[in-house]
Amino acid sequence: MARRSDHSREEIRQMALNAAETIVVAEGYKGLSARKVAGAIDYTVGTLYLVFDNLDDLVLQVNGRTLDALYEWLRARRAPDADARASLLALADAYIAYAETETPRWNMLFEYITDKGNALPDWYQMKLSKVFGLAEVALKPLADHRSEQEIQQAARVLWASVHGICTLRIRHRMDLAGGQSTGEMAHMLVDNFLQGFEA
Amino acid sequence: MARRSDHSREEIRQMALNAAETIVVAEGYKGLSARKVAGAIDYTVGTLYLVFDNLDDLVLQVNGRTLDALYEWLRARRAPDADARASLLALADAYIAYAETETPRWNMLFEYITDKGNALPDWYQMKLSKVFGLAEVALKPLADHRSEQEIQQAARVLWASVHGICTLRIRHRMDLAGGQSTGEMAHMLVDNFLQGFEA
DNA sequence: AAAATAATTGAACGACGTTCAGTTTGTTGC
DNA sequence: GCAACAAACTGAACGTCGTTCAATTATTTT
Repeated sequence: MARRSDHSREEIRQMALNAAETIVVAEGYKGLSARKVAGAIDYTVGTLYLVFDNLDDLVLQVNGRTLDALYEWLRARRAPDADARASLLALADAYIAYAETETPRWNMLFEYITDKGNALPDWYQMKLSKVFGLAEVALKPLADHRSEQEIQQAARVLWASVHGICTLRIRHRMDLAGGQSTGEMAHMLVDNFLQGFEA
Repeated sequence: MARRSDHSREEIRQMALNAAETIVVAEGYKGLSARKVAGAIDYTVGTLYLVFDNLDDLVLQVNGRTLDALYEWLRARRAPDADARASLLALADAYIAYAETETPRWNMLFEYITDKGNALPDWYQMKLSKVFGLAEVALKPLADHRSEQEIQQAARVLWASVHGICTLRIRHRMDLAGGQSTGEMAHMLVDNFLQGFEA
């Protein structure tokens, strides 16, 4: 049954992305396959390749959605009216909570590795920047005497650091040091970093 | 030609690990396959499964070697006689240099993800602890008034943070904020954190 | 109604991880 | 020296994978 036109190209795209998300949540990154996605939306593999360049492209699109979801999750949980310290701690906690709640989706954000030297597309970088931006906004009140650039740098350093703690913990590369939870480690980081940054 | 006894089981194991490393360096994690490893050591796939449980097991063994190599790399480059700050900066720089020099091997350390909830084996955790230990030793002179546990926690937080910066940069998840290099970001982190930690 | 066009299929390709019946070799007991 | 046994090793087989593309079918256009 060719040209069913039951669904537009864009509809198929969205259906495929939904199906892919469901599969990743249920079976993890490795459980994802073109045939499974196609089957889940009642199309064949061939059709998938009309809509996506390849599986990596599909994964990248799912990741794009995940970044959007992450941004909304963080925005809903930040404490914009608190002081910088509390605000950044809220962000860190929210990030960790997202990673722990949506582990398969969050994992996929970093399991997808570009070929050596090939950067991610611009639209993807912008989504990333949007997430980083939340930390910049939170950090600003603490240091409005500093340059825009310094704040951006510090925000990214902080963000990457929280991410590092989070990723090593979730992937079992760092056992609980003295019973300290992931959140407590992140707090230790933010507290000490800010104390230095304020000085 | 069965039971060639040209090589002992352990020899085959080492040959396979060597071959796997070569393949990973040349073609990356995704380029690794059982057939390629077997071919490279002039055995067949079947033999590989006498020596390793499965490909994940082989990858884990390679990662174990990588952790050993990383430890030696860091040990050779640390500045044990410098003050804590300089010592930790040297470690951070060395870690970043390793990741940038041995990117495929280093990447594989984190691309291998255990099934949900399954921790890594004890021998692997010990190798990880050994690496973390370098940071603990470097940090100790700065805070010998603090408890052993506090130092361990702080060292791990610092390490994970440097790792986070490193991984986001190498995987293109964080563009150069205002032209700041990976090393400069790590320095910013260490400097500010230590200032807070000392206080 | 025929021709042109677009959408969709599904078989095909080579490669993958993993298994295991079968073959070959070394070792042991006579 | 020879049979019997055990260990080492093979390679074909299974099901799955990403990806391609000639063939088929449905819609539009003429």
